[in-house]
Amino acid sequence: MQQVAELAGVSTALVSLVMRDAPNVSDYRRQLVLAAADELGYRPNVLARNLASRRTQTIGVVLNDLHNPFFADIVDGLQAAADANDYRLLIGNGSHSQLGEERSVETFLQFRTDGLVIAGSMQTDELLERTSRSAPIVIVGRTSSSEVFDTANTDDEVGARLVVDHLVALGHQRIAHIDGGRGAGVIERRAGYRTAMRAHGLGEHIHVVRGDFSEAGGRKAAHALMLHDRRPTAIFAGNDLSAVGALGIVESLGFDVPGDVSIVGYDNTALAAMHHVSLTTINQPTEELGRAAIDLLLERLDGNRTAATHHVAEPALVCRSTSGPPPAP
Amino acid sequence: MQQVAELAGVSTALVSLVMRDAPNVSDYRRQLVLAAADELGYRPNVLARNLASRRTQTIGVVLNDLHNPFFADIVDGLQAAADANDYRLLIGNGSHSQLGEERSVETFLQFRTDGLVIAGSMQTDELLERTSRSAPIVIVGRTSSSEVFDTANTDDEVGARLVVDHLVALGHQRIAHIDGGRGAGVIERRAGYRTAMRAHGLGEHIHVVRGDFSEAGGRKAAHALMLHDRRPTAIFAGNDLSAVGALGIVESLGFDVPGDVSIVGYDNTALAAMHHVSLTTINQPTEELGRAAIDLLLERLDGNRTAATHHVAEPALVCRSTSGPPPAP
DNA sequence: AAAGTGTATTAGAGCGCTCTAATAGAAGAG
DNA sequence: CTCTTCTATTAGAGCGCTCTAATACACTTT
Repeated sequence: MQQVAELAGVSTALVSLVMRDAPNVSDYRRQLVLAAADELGYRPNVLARNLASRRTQTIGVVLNDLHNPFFADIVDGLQAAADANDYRLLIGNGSHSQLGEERSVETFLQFRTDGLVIAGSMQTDELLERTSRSAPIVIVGRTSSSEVFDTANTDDEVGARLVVDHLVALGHQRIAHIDGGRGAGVIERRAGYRTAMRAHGLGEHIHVVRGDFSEAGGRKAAHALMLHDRRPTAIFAGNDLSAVGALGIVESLGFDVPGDVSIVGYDNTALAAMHHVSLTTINQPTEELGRAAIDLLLERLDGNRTAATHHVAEPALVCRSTSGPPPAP
Repeated sequence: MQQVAELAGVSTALVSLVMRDAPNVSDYRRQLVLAAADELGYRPNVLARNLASRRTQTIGVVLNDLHNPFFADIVDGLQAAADANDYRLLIGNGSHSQLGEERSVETFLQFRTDGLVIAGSMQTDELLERTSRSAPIVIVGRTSSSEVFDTANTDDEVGARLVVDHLVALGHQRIAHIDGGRGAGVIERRAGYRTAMRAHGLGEHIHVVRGDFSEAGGRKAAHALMLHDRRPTAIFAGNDLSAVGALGIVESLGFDVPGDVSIVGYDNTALAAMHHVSLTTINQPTEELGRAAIDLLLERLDGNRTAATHHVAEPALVCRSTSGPPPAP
């Protein structure tokens, strides 16, 4: 920076102003500085800048699982909103585990990103509240009634109810649910499933098996379900990834979908839309969620709000070809 | 840091040593410092640390397309190798575009990550060589004969040849290729396809249509191919994503796969392995590539090497159910 | 002409660490 | 008992920026 200042014949402070696009710099000097910077191949050191200004203009995004296309969709929404507000995004890999998530969060905190978006968090509210003492955070895809941090998610209970209603309307009674283990949104989806089943007088048919929001998990759970003595006529998988896993094993066991079994997913990812898969699923408005998350963060960063806000979006059923009437008895 | 030093009754330098796990610190003082740090909730500021030490212990990873599961696989390999060497990973989103990639790279350079891994780069060698003047970079999934930066990739020409050999062995002659536009590895795969076609005396049947390594691109290209007057009996898509897109449109046009048309992809992602898809494809050893990329970077960082090295892995055919003999004439 | 207003520029004190060189103290060698 | 040689600790000078306060200068306004 000093070299640039010397070459341009100005002070380092002026170079700083030019590099930051500050107002009140004469055009003449600005050109001088830019020319000098170009000649020397000078690039501002963000570390130093951030250290001095105590801001990074960067938002850290922790993704639970890079293999789940749902999170790629979320990033699209976040990226658009961040671009529009002149923030940059850095992504951390949660590695589908709590430890991986913690490590990513810690990295971002140490790098002093201005805020944090955690998509599909597996942490407890308590831990997240602790984190939010260090930097504003927004949790995406997971409900919370925390009065400390913000959230942006769809109403998963409603989403689960939509699935059950749809299957019941088709005539199903034995509807099983593969949950997402310790994943985000699991509790609400499961609760929604249970409530809806009871509301339809199907309490005795409630059947939940454990999954983990992965394809392998869905495969394993569906395998168990299909070998069960009272095999279900419909399976509601906790997300598309596990639904696809379930779909695979169910068909290779010789069953027809939806002839013998209907399968419904959740998230409406590209996976579900694939011609070969054509999965009935629940749509989450990922772009809205991404935009909401960034907005919530910016409100905090601009000091416009301190009370926790919970943005809740509406889920919607997307009917494709993996659901149909149950087989005749 | 000063507060911690005061509370522990030592100098800030000692606090620094403890926080870095430096040797030659007495156990007694170490405990004092750690206790004080804990009590004050002190967390070292990585920005300041990096500014002072001129190292970040962080590697930036730029991914061409978060929606392509191939890159999630690559990250798995990178993450494992980084963990093993006490480096952390930060991911940038290339947004499937050259501009997005450039922006991500710029962010990492400004953050002064120790090195950069660019997976699926869309830049020219010249630009990359320029980048590598600022920090060591490794390009994954794209060949280069650059004498400046390192690469880790599979031999795509061989991979493409494996595909053509396989299809020819099944009896196909009219084998078309959907390429990846400006994506990584496109040139080699296309060249491999051409060379292999000619080697089998099928030069007149060479037919390349443009894709972009996306599902939508594959769909569009395959649609054009199937409406062509001399419709191919086999399609070699540049990657799994476009193969899946091709698969979808081909079947919805009423053709049977592989009865009427065989389709082969590239990358052997989870997508291809899905029961419903069961795509014949070429495997890339992603874990090997990730590990190689990190190793190459570390050699540079440790100053053990300055000459460019190109790690080339072997591709392998994975035969599934989308390829079979051509229809009888 | 004096005072006031606004714009353009700069000096210099941090930001929170690391790292070199210096120093103190303990242990061993002669 | 002095001289080395370690090990443990510390003072203080940066790292490359930003930001506050001060200054210089050109216009207005009274």
